Amino acid sequence: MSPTIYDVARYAGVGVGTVSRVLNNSSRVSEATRQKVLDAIEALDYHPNPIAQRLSLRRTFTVGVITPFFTRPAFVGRLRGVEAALTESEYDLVLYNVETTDKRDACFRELPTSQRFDGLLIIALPPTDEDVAHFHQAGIPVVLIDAYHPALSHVVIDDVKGGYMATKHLIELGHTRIAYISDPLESPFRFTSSLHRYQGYRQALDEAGIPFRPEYHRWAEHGEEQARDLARHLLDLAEPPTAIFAASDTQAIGAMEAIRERGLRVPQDVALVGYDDIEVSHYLGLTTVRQPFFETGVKGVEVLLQAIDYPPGEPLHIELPIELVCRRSTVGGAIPPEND
Amino acid sequence: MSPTIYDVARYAGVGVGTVSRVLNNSSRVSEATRQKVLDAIEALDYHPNPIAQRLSLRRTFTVGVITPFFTRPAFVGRLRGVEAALTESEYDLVLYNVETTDKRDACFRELPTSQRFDGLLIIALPPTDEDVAHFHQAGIPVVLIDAYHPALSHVVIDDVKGGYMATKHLIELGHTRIAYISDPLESPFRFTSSLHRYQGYRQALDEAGIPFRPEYHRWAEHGEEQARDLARHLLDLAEPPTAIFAASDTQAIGAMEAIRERGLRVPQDVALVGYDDIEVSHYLGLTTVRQPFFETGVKGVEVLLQAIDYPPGEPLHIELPIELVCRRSTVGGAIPPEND
DNA sequence: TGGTATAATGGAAGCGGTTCCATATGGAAC
DNA sequence: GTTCCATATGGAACCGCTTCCATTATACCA
Repeated sequence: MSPTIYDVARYAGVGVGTVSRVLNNSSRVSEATRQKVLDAIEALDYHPNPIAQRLSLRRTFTVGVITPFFTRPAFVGRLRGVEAALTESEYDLVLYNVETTDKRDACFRELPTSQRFDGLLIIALPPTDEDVAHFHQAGIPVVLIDAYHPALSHVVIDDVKGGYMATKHLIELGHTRIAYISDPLESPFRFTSSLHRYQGYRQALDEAGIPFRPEYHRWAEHGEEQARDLARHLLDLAEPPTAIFAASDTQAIGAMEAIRERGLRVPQDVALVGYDDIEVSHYLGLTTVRQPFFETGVKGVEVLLQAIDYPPGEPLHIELPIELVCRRSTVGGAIPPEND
Repeated sequence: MSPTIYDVARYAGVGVGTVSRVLNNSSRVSEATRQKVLDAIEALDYHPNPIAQRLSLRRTFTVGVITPFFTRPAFVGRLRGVEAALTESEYDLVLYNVETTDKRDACFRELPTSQRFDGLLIIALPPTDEDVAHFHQAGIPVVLIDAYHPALSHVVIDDVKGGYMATKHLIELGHTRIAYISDPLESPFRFTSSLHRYQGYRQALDEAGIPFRPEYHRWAEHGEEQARDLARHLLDLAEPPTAIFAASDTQAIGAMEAIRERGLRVPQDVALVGYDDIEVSHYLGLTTVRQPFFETGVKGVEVLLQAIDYPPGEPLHIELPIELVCRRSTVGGAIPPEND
């Protein structure tokens, strides 16, 4: 059995209150007794029981993190920031990976009222009004990362702007036949990124007076392979696009494969822009819209921990900057197989 | 304030013991009172406080999971299995991502004695004897996934065999100039996979009477880009290899890039075998040694939960099967850019 | 009818902390 | 020498459960 605070108190010849005070280096304790207690702790190799602390303090010191498909770079990247920030704090991170809407709904329903968390962090999964009402009723702070709801604090990027930036970049390079490939604009998970980037894409086209061609927008389930197929269809069009904007780098890489298959060159024959700036993008020379995954996760934790200690009157809206990163897939030399 | 068991007891007109019995549907409770209690629970929207349960039961119902670089497919894949299995259980999963040896050492030192976990799951990070002594002293069950220590239960694959299988496959295809690219065989994280696969590689060469050429083994930090550089060096040799075995699919993909750059064909000019069978490998037509990431994670959880309830006398050694998956990078048609 | 085994139930004690309150101590002020 | 206050300290009560033990109610049998 591990020693308890009573063992320490007895060993040090003091009361448990005093030991507790030393542990929380609070209130005044005389230097002499403090040292006696510290010696006892050392001698007994005492570690306070966090469960008992949590019960007594009525705080769980635990944050629940709900993320979809955490194998995908965009999600695991944010999770990495969340983990790093939480490790710096005194909070534990309990992880939930959501790969079905059933599990998402179960998480949304059960976790807030489970009394296991001081706060909840939700990545990329927008809750319904009903969900949010449930969160509020449970009285638990919830922060969204890369998702939006008017009544919840959230840390986001401006995907409309990102789509706009990517498309505008292609337009400025002289392209007018610009395709967009993405996830379905509406999905059971209610992911919004593909839709918002689409809106930015449309906006940039409109602004440049380029008519939108429905056949230039293709979508499929997320994935490199699916994107490759989409790109193949685009290249098979009677009038194929000269540029493709993909809603994620993963999909851009799929498109790149399709372009290569055809023996076409990037960017000379088809220019390519992705989104996310995942690790391999730098190395593939992929022009992309960089979003700060890690920082988004860190910021989400900051907002949540702040909300736990000082509930904000109004939900916070935090937007992190994105950045167009120009690489070989739109400007400069060709990329493999033609590069040197 | 959330209602407590006392509120439920009062509302139902019974004692707290009875409510507790209903909650744990244990001991005999008359059908009538059970119903009264259930009604009260319903009416008050009562949820038992798990912290109080944990304190009373002196179990945390929490498992700590320590994984290195959880953005890498091999680790996140196992973590996914761990998460899925833990979700099925009544245990929470508290995550620690290790990207420095300092953090690893801090986790190994502090988590076992923190009294926060009923068990610890460690992915791919072999502990030292000293670490293990510390675990035992703390009296906490620890299960290793994809790592080995004689005194700890572990779930592994046979990497020596995997390296052997991959190499033998290339030998059977007639190759004799077979290179191996990998992480450094020794790393501060003490990862063993590159080393074991190397041993299998050497074994297969020996068995076939093919002399080992030191210049055919190159290593660098893990990563696609680093592997591409390694492969470039190999291809620059006076007598370049006709086949490359990479210690991971990520590295094989890097090698594939290097081969393409040179305008060489896979597999005609250079055959390629990877390891892991990550998601894109299927799609890239990469021959590889498949290891069951998800299942490994699930199994690790099973072993740990079992060990928590019934400490095994001897540590369990569990080995999951691996499988050579033959694809276009060694057999059959060429792969991009030459494929159709 | 009384005795006894059995089922159902209430409630105190305990899990291991924190914190409030009461008390002890020592010195300063008068 | 007494009073008073600040500081240090001990310990009970409490956080919200589980469980053991004692008690009561019920049923069965002789």
